[in-house]
This record gives sequence, C-alpha cells and structure tokens, in this order.
Amino acid sequence: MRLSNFFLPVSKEAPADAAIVSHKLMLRTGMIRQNGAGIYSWLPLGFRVLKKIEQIVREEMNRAGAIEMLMPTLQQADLWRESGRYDAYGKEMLRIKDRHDREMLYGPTNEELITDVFRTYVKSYRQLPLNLYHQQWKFRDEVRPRFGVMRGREFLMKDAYSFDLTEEDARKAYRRMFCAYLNAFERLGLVGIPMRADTGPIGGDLSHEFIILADTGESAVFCDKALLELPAPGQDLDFGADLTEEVEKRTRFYAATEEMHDADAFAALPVERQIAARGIEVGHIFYFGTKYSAAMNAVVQGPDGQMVPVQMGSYGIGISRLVGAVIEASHDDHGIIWPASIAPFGVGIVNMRVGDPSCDAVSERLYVALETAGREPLYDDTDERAGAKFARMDLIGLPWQLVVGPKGLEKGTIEVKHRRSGEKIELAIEDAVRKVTAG
RNA sequence: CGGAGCGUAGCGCAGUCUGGUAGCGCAUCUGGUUUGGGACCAGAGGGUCGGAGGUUCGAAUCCUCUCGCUCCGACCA
Repeated sequence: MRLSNFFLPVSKEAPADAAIVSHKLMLRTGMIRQNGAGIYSWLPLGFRVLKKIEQIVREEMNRAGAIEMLMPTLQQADLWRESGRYDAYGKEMLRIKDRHDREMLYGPTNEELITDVFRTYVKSYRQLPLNLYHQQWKFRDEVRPRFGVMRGREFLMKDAYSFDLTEEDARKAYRRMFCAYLNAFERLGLVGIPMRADTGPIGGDLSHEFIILADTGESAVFCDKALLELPAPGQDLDFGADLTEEVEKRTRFYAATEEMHDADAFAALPVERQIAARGIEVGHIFYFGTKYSAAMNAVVQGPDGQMVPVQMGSYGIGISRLVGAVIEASHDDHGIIWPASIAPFGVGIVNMRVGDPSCDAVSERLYVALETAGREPLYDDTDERAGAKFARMDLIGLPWQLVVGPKGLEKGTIEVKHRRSGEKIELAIEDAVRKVTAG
C-alpha cells in the first residue's frame, strides 16, 4: 500500500477522553473513531488488525475441529422466551421492535440461536461431537462502557458452541478449546493465563477465563509465575488425542481472579512465584451441560435408543477487545509495537527524499519486492519531512522500517530498523529485503 | 444506577467567576525557503461556543430544562 493512496489519519494529540494507553494510541493512529459511548467505527488501519486477529482465531478454531458459520445480530425474542432468558437477561440486552411491532433483540450472545439450529438438524449421537462457531458483532448495553474497545457496547466476539452426548465427551470438547485458546493467544504474541472462573448456578470445575497481564487490566488477578513460563501446546498438537495432561499441566498451578481468589492457597506459594497483578479477560470458556438443551428440547438419540438432552459448552474470545489488549501489552513511548502476526502492515518503507530519482527508484524496487514476497509493505511516498515520517512509522508500530535516503544510497545501503528492539543496521538493498522477508 | 467532572474550529486548550466585535497552539490550504528524527517565513480558510427556552439594550458568560461524553464505584467477552 502506498501511503498516498491510503487513509491514515494520525494525530499528535489524543482526545482528552481517552484514559488508557491503548485507547489513546488507537485514536492517535486513526484505527478507530468513536460514534457514541462504547461504539466505534473501525478505520482502515484498525480494521486490518481486527481482521488479522479474526483470521488467527479462525485458523486455531478450525485446527481444533470447530466449524465456522454465521448467525445474525438481530434475533427474535421468541427463542429467548423458550430458554427463559428474555426476562432474565435484564437491561444489558438491547430490545428492539420492528415495523410490525414484533419483539426483537440485538444478540448479546448466541446460545439460543445455535441450540435452535442444532435441534432442527441433529437427531443422533452419531453426528456428534459437533462444535460450531462464528465471529459476529454483539451488543451489550453496558452500564458503563469504557477504555475504548476494551469495554465497548458493540464488540466483535468469536463464540463457539460444543455439543456432545455425554459429560465426559463434553469435557473432551472443553479441553480441545482450552488448548486451542492457548495456541491462539500465543500466535497473537500474548500469554493467555487460564484462571478458574465462577461457574454460576451450574457448578463444577469447568469454567476458565483467559487473562493477559496488563497494568490497566480491569481485574485483579493472582497466579503462579510458573504459568507465565509454560509454552502453548503448539500447532502440532493432536486434537484427536487425550488432552487431559495438556490441560492439567496448567490447571495444577494456582491462578485466580479476584472473585475466585483463595488468599491462603496463594500465600502457600513460594514468594518468588507469587504474581499479584492486573489482568484483561480476553477469553472465557465454560461447560454448562443441558441448561439450554433441556429448556429448548435439543435432544439426540443415544446408542441405547433413548432421547437425551445434548451436553453443551460455550467458548468466547473477545476479538475487538484483543486489539486493545495487545496494545496494552506491547507499546512504548513512541507508539504501538505490533507483533508481526497481526501488524496492519509487515514493513514500512520510508522514502526520505521523494522526487530524488535514486531514492524513488530504490523505494519502488523495495516496494515491489516486498509486495511480491507477501510482506504487505506500507510505502511512505509522501513529501513530508523525515522527522514526521519517522514519528508516524514509530507510532503505528510496524515490525520493520526500511529507510531509503541519499546518504545511505551513496554507500549503496539502506537502513533497516526493527521496531521492537530499536536495532538499526545498514544493509545493501537485496540483503535488506532478505532480512525483512526472513523474519 | 449512585458519586464527580466536561461539552468553545479536525485535535489540545484559554475565555465563563466579574455579560460588551470569539481567541491561542497543532492540523489544513496558498506562496516561498528548507530537507537524515514531528522545520521556518508570509498569507488564508474553517465556529449557529452541544441543543431549547428565559433574563437583558446586549449572553460562550447569568437562570431553567434537555442531549451527549468521560472518570470513580456496583456488573461483564
């Protein structure tokens, strides 16, 4: 992408409304534009990041055997009456009437819809296990939206729903999602720490929140340092295998959010392993048995011929929240530092002297080479001053910057900058391309 | 929903107490000089001061109502 053809409204100052660093940076880089409390437009730069996170989550869900689909944002009230949640959900659910005065709602979640799909088509245990997911905008009329996309009212969520015949099979489905989540967060450059979460009226031990540590996180969290050092299961994990050990490897360490915190158990840890910090919830998984299937008559016939309500679990990842969360976890005084996996562009090319024949020629060469190599270059071909270009590149935080200027070209080199380390090296043009393409 | 604030140019703000021609910085546009880390000079455009009503000769400023946004708390991907 040539900057002169792109839409990148960066600004020096952030609106005073923004309280936390990720929100400020998202506004300053022109990733989002606020429309109302907790409601945002995703401008081109932000949209690219959002789509990349969505794609990584998609790949990890698919790898774990989940199947993607898409459900609507607007739902009929009837289904929610069946599950009993139309009245139970409260003011957080946005209720709407259409022109025929039919009661509708903007979906805050999708258990009812997916259960309806399931019960219509699945009648036999032989079609199980099944895990269906989508990535769709949700609306929750939060009392107090805040922190930009971290707590918006409208937000993009990946939600998956598992269906199994028995509780034991449902536990297996849960473990698959547990591992898939760890892999997904790792690919986003984050350490997602699974923490025991409140299971509400269902009870049991099958609910975990995935937390990433950040000073501006909304919840106080406590965990064993060992959890931060465990690598994710990895993309070669066999999701057909027994994943019990892979899960217990983590759940045996202490980790809890404030509401589940057991001060005595935490105090029993060696002091150097005690981590008391703040965290951002980026995912939440739980098993809820037959709560919806029983209420909505989603039954399947087992091998014994009996009709039984299907065992269900649901698994959420806050896609739009993750954009903010990654920035909270990865930035410096100059701006964002994107992990390469979700950077809006892979490399920035700074032409220091637009109009100079050799600078233009070399920049074009780099641009074509990197574009061809699939590195998604952002070529700053504007005629602004060098300082402004550098500041902007640092602000938007692309992993690499290539600086093409007359001084370097006299020696036949260009400057290659690594955003995260700040390292700068002079390389010949072909070596620079190789360097950036290799990473 | 309780508590506290804020709405003046795209962004950051001053002006409000004490009523009297709507300002500053950044950004934008034009011309020129510049050019290796957010340049300089000269000029220009851009505002129903969130909205409605009221008081007054006169309202950004005082009064009433209203809409919106932010922060703290209780709740949540």
